[in-house]
Amino acid sequence: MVKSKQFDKHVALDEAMHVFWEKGYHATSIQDLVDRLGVNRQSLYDTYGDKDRLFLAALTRYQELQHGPIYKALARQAPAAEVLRGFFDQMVENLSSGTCKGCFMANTVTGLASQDDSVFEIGATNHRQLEAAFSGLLLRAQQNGELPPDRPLLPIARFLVNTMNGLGVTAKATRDKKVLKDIADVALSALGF
Amino acid sequence: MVKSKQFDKHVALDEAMHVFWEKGYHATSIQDLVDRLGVNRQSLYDTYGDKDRLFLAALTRYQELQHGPIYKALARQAPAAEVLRGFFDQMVENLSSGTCKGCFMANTVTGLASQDDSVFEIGATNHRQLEAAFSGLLLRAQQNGELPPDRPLLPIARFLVNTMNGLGVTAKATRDKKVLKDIADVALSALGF
DNA sequence: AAACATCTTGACTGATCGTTCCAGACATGG
DNA sequence: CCATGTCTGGAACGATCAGTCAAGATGTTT
Repeated sequence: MVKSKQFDKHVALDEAMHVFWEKGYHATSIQDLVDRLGVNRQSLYDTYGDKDRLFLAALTRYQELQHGPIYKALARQAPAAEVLRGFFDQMVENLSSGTCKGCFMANTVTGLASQDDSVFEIGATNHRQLEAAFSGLLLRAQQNGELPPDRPLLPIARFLVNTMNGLGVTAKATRDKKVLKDIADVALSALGF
Repeated sequence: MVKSKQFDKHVALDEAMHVFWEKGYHATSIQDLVDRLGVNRQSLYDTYGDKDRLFLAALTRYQELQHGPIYKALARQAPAAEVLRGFFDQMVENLSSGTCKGCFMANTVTGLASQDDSVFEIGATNHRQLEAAFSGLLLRAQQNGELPPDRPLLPIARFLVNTMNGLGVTAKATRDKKVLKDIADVALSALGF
């Protein structure tokens, strides 16, 4: 081996993710990425391929980065009400802090899913994973007697994913954190949590 | 007056709205609009100004087109449960039919609200209008004894708007109408409707 | 020090972008 | 028929786009 890479490709991918997250696919130019990543134009192409591949890598990276903490938060051994409250509090906090970039996945799916099959697939997979994570939590709650034993769980899980999706949109149409808190509170209270 | 316009500027604006709706602002070129509207390039500029102004006009038009039917549907003199069920059924139907364009407002807000103040304002106004429409319905329900008299209504209205927003995203990440129906059903059932 | 593979630099391609200009076609009012 | 103003088609503008190419700089290995 001679002359190793002068930049960390994982760090640079994380930065690319943030650029795409802020501006979206079409509004982000290669030059934007060169400037923000501090990585040479040619090195970008050498390392990640073309713009499409880099974008999909960034979106996949986002999905991976989110999945861990989400899964972990929802797998906590605690009453479901407490787990869900903590989870949505955290999400509201994230969406309200700093310049609101919203949810990269929601931003991307709304803009590109109907025109790009790869994006649709990533979005669909993400949806299924979230569904599964919530379903797991709900099943434990049901086994602990926190939910009626005959209550179908999948629709509730879907509803919770949808509430997350909604928050990503709502956060972009208001700067009032109280709005987001109200939403999370009503969603959970109505379910009995 | 000599030689009146050869195209109806309102009809053309509606068509422009659909193009922007499908592809989004950045992915829509002036040439796309010229092709789809059948309106001459120069006439486009003469009639609507530049791309930004045309886009904002299209988004505003969408908001106007939506507002009437939504307000009307929510103002129906019928039990709130029935009104809300009908309303969300209709929305699920719209989101599932044909190539899913989702909600133009949600698509736009997620993509552009943090970078364009005009878009943010339109999105914020839309949010407030929906909040108000739901609040009106809930107030009538409360007066009719369908809701406890001490129950705060604004958070519920916000929750319902958020559920709408979420459906716009979720519809883009799945092709299974059942998912959307589950969500609407849980949202309303949990509220007691 | 020489050989080697990678990184960096900057110029370059062809395509497309939004926008403007212009000249001719056209329809109406006198 | 002629004048008036609008619509139309196409060419052209400068800017920017994604992506490529070749040459030189750099650091590691032998």
